[in-house]
Amino acid sequence: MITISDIAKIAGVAKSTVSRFLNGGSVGDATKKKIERAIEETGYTPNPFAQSLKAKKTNIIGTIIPRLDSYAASHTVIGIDQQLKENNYQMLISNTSQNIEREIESIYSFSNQKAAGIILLATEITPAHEEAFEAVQIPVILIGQEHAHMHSVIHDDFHASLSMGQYVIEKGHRKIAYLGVTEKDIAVGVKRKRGFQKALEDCPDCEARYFESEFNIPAAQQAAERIFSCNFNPSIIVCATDNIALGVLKAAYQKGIRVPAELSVTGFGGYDITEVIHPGLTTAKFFYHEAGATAAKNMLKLIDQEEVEITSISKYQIIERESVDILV
Amino acid sequence: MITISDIAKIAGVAKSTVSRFLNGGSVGDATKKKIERAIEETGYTPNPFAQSLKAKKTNIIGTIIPRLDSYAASHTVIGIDQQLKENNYQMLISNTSQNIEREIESIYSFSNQKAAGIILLATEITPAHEEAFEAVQIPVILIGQEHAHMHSVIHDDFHASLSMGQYVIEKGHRKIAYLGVTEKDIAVGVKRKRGFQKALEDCPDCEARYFESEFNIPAAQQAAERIFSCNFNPSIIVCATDNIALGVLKAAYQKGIRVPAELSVTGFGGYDITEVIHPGLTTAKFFYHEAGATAAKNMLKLIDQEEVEITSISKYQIIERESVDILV
DNA sequence: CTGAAAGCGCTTACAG
DNA sequence: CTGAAAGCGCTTACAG
Repeated sequence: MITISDIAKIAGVAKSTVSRFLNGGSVGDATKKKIERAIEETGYTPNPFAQSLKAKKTNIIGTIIPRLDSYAASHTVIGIDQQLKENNYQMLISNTSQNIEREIESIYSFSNQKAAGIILLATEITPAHEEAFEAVQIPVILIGQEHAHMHSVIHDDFHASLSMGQYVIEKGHRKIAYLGVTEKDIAVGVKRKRGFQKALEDCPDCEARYFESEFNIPAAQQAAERIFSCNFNPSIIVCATDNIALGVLKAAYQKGIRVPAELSVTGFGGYDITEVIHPGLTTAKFFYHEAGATAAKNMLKLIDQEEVEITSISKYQIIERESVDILV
Repeated sequence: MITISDIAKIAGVAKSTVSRFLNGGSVGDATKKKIERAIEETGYTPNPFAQSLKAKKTNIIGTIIPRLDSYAASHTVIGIDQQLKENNYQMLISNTSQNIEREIESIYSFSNQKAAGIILLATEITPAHEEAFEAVQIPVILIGQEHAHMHSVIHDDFHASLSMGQYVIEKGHRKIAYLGVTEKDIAVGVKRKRGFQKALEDCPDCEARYFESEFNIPAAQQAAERIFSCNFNPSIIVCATDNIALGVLKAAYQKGIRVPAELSVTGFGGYDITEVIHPGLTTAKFFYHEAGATAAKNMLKLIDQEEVEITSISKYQIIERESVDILV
């Protein structure tokens, strides 16, 4: 194990000079050469623990995610990671397995590890979250959920859903089932529903019914079966996520309902798989990678005490595929 | 910021006593009480940098992954993470974006951060890898690829593929296309092919042809088109991964080839999506989560200087769904 | 069982 | 531009 003292000795200078060299301070040309040689020779690399202990700060950004095995989460994380890497920051992941308590713990734990900031892929912000963020006093960015006092990067759930609603109406659908999720989730549960409802306002002869599912595919299948058997007979099911749409598609196949001839389906997300399946799923694509990168950029600004808008809105794109029948 | 000295002062004891208390050393009952109270009062938690600086070791396990947006990778990582967490170790992820050089860098970087061990989700082990692992001198576990001198956890590629071959033959298929990947990838490219070939040995009237694809879906689509247009007309395409199978399915749909009536398809992996699509994909399921957990367990043993078998083999399971036609 | 002291590898004023 | 010294928060022999 070779330390800064070794380098100092080899180069024939003081430790403080080596440290200054390492941290970009002013060092004479001759000494610079000597130090460079010594470092080269030995392959020296500073001990990050000693650095952090003194400097009382790190280049670590803690990222808290509810789950790792989701398209949205993994692509967001990749976006964060890339951006951070480019700026010589390091991302540390805490996977909480959708356990809110673990989320809170992770906030304190990152703070304890002297993380320079925390990025939270948010589902629900509870008072305990607010309290924790208040307590740790380090920059925080939320992804996916808006908040009155905290910085966030969100997807444009409302407008994406408004556009999707308009698209569906434009294609001639009038009996529409909306399959959403709990309103505890503001972004997915509330805003997507509101956007859809807004679109309906301009369609007096539309008839819509609202149903609720969990996020996972089996739950969505069951929800679809409830819709099938409630004698509403919609021409389309607008689903609040791609996964829910996948569950609906599966339920339809199992019941022998042809998509889109007998039933149309749409999703939200733009997961890769929606393009691969048959029929391709019409969906509102969000840009997870980009949103992650934006969050990372904003975080670095926050760390540098720069101004950052409280809410950054990421864009969306309606992707037309084959799962929506054209009735007009 | 409250330190061990503060606790010592408040409790009226020496720092070393507090340290001993913290590390489970022998401390008198009365002092124990006082220290506990002081810690409680202040919410003290030790500075991990100072700890690591002194102790010269950490509870960090570095995990190097080629990509994060893959079913296999994310589930393996989740398995590692859970197991590590249970044992008070922390997982640090390095996502290399399939860049071999970054893999090598990550090895050195983890070593520099004093990681207690490194787990590598391996695709190809180059001499540079071997050199790096030699140099850093910390426990290493490979996942997914076997190695003569390094510890690894692998999937049972050979037997899974043998079983899959036998299954396909048993269902009456005789003209079989095998769509594999580069032999640089020993596990996927070589072993799965060998297992399949082994199964064929017991089928004298079988006719097999071998094709090659990349891992991604568009490449698999193109490969499928090559197979379609080479007038071999197999009754089945055995694909080396689920993703490749997905690409083949997509190509078949686009050409109007019905699955499984006109063409059967199988995969390897057991990704969740293979169950959701229609027809469901017959595949050899691997247990990524479990393999990750096994790797983590083995790593902890290695750290504790316990014996660990050089190669741990994870199991597999053939999952029958609808994508294989029964010809007998 | 407990404490004083040294030291881990670095950085940061402070002099010169 | 350069160096000596103090100190970051902890742990670890060593005495007692």
